[in-house]
Amino acid sequence: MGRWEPNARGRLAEAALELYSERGFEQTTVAEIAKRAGLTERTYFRHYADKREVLFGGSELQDLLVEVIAGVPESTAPIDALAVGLEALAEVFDERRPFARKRQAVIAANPELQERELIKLASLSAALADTLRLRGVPEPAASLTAEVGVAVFKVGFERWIAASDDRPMAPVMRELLDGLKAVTAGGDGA
Amino acid sequence: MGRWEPNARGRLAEAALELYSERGFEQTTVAEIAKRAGLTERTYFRHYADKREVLFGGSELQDLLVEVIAGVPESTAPIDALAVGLEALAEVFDERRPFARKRQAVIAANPELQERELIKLASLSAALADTLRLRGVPEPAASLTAEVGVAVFKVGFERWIAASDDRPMAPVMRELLDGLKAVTAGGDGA
DNA sequence: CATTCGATGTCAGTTACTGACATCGACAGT
DNA sequence: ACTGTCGATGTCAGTAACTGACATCGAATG
Repeated sequence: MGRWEPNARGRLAEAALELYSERGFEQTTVAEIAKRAGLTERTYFRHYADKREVLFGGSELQDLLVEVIAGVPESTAPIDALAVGLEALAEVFDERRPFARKRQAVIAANPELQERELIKLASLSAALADTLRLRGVPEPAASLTAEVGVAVFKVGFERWIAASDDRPMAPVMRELLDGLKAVTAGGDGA
Repeated sequence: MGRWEPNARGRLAEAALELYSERGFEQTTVAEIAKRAGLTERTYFRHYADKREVLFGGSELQDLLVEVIAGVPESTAPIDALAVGLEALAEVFDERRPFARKRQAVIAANPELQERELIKLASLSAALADTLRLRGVPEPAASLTAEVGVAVFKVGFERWIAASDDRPMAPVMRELLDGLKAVTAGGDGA
């Protein structure tokens, strides 16, 4: 144990989400976040590279997706491996729906935060493509599957968050994958 | 005519691309860009909202894509309308390949610029989805087609820029669309 | 008990970005 | 020609994100 309260990083993340929710991202200063977490501004920047990163700290989703897809038999078609991966993500999100809603409301209200979210998704796509290539999927199928997977995730996540009922994420993703197959087959996606 | 040199906005864009290329984005200050354009920092911020936006000023691509897709007969399947749109974009890019390479080199070297590029592509996707919906394409097909279209464009653009030969963009896009169809049909995308 | 070490604090500095106000020259109306 | 309006620019002061250099503290270690 150190001489300080433990989990400074987590305290900063919690303080930031609260303040961003209460006043909005722009109306919050890093100094205020740090103060609420019992720290100084300088210490904030030792834990997070910038004012936005505090909402995007973990890499658990990317790790999970990569792990699950890497575990699927190589004989599985890329699109089916993707489906399994999305299924696994869906479970995790279902467990944290209120948190996801709160966080997404903050992000939706600010373009700078949306930019950061998009680059995180791009990084997810790159990791996914790497994993697929390691499984023997050739280019450009690996990149295409990865990009399309993230595209489906984006649309599905939006719908899952916006749903007034609390429908779980997995069936949403499954339906979208079916819709995608219909669209690329030249149908109207109905 | 005003009392100043014309096209201040264009001069700023040109000066910025030069400086970002020579020294890198971070090592360039807005004051330097303004000075090279014969203006002041304050005036820079009247033309561009921030230091990054100067590389992303136009909306010509989005306008072109929307216009072309809006002009395709409604009986055309969404995926085919998309193909026509990508074809039109390809022509424009082929005409500006050296500029596109220079600009993309700058963007590739800096994550902040990549973030901005990604949100511009997201805006493109949203506009595309709107256009498809206006043409009677239902949800979620409209959103999926739009997201997938941008995904294909991203992969294709990368390959087009990176190609050592100067292969035009249109066939690259066509091959990727075929690869996508194969992947979503459950194949290995070969 | 002295030393090392990691996490934090303090402080000064740069730069992106903004608001308020001044200036200049073109143009329109008289 | 006179004058007032207007749009683009300049000037200046201020805030806040972010960084580098250095100090401090207490815990673990030998």
